[in-house]
Amino acid sequence: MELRTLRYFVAVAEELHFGRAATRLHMSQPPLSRAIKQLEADVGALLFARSPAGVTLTPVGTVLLDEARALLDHADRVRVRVSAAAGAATITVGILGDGTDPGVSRLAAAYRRNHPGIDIHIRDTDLTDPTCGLRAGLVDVALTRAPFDETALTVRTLRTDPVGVVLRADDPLARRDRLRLAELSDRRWFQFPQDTDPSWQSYWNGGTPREGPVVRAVQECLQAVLWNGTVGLAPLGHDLPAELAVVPLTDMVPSRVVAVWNEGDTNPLIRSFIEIATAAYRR
Amino acid sequence: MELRTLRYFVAVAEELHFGRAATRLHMSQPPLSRAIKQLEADVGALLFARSPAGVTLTPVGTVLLDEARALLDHADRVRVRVSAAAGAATITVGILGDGTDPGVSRLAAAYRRNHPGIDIHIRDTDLTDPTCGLRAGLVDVALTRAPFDETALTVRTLRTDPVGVVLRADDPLARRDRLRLAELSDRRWFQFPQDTDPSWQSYWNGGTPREGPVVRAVQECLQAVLWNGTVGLAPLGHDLPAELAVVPLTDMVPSRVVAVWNEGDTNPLIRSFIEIATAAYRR
DNA sequence: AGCGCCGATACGCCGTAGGTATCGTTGCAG
DNA sequence: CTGCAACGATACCTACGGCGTATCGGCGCT
Repeated sequence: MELRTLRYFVAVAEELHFGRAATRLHMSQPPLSRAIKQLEADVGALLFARSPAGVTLTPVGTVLLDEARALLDHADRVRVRVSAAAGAATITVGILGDGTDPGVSRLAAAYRRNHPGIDIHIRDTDLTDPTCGLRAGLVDVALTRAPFDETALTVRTLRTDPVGVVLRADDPLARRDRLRLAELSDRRWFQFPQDTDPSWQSYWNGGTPREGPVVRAVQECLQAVLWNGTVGLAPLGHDLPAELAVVPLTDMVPSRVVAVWNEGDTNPLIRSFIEIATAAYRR
Repeated sequence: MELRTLRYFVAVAEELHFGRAATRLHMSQPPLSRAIKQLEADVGALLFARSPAGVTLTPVGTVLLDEARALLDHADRVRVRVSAAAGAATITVGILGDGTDPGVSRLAAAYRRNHPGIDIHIRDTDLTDPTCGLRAGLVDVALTRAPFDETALTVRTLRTDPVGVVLRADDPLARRDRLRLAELSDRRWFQFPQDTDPSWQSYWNGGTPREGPVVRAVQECLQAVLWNGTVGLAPLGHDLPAELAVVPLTDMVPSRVVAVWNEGDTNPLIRSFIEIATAAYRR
């Protein structure tokens, strides 16, 4: 009789419908049916009367529903009390550009739900530091993009995005539905400042050093495309102003959204953040 | 934060020693260490201060210890209340011979611990019915030995025992450390009564029909060996009177201790019994 | 009588819990 | 000061179980 199983049971008992309960639990119906059956074997009594007309709670099920709700509430209170005992703590999260992802806010919400007393400081950095201040000790964990120098860091991939090229909408190549890097070799490209991580710089240049304006932030990038006619690479799936177009690149290794933290960091809050991030990006 | 994890935590907190706690939990130390680490990530705080001098609870750990104990107690009470609501029920268990196994009493104890309100009726049967009255509708579940006619029954193997031959201690063959069936072909063997399950009868005759006295119970078997000089097969590992010896047989397929119930039986008490039996025999 | 709804079953995959072996640190003894 | 023993952490592997997809089966409704 684990808490997870009881949460399943409460969902079914409230919906009185396995399919809907499964949807609510973000799972499919068969494993839910099985879990309930196992719970019935565990407590030694039928909890639901299944009939084609519908699902009903048995008397024992009614009792368990009350008990399970109380127990789950109790468990929630345990979490709160332990968090309170842990006291006010802070973690600082570095984020690349102006929000690598729409998922970041979801993640922050999920984390705050798990650890209500913990302050989350977000440190938004420009594109010149792929570790978002982690190396400099300014943040505890970074949500960013690979690749970069990983020595003394631990990296977990959260998602991979195909990469496209950003062009002016009136660029002749902008109408193409896909492109290869070679077709852009005569263009001007972005540069990051001199001291930027080399593999990071190299990645966004498509593997070969390029000439072009120095940029530091996403907006600078886009402006450079608009005004200087340079090209730039960007992961697909972001909104762009109408004057810009993005064309998928077929021969570019996809961009990885990653979480990074210091190798050997034992802070449970950081570990927890990583786990929640992994789960949040899984769907 | 599942109940299982909290039980681990309480064990470590009480022992203040990972190795001893693991022993108490019937597991090994590494997965316990890992589980605690995951719990720490889950609640977002270190629970133990590990130092070579020993393990100590952190302040947060102290709080969680109280809370976890309370929650686990609550969970136990939930079980009790649900069992009470299920009311008095009875399951009847058929057992072969005079207790197939020393594990049976352990099993009954474990079952009673899980389902305090449930009466367990034990029906002890002789060797002539391998289903122990299940076919006749006299019991809900049987702890017995395979093989037998399994139509409309579901069988789960709990354990397998090598089989030996039972001989008088003064029998010339009794000194051998192992035997083959062929070396016993000129002997008299047991018979079960006419209407006994054929594959059951055949199994205990080593696959070929034999001549010999009809027996119904284990004691009759042993007496027949003593007084008639017949041979009989028996799973190894049982105590025998000093006048009898058992010699392992090399070419006999091992005997399986099984739990059997009616195919499609949906009674959760029976399902529960099966699960508890499986777990009880696992170690 | 046929179709549709819905829970149960079958089956394959993968994540994770648990096992064994080993390491790293630290305190202690010779 | 240099093994050595104790003990938790880590690495790696295996196996079981939880979840998904596909499908079945039973009852109700038109």
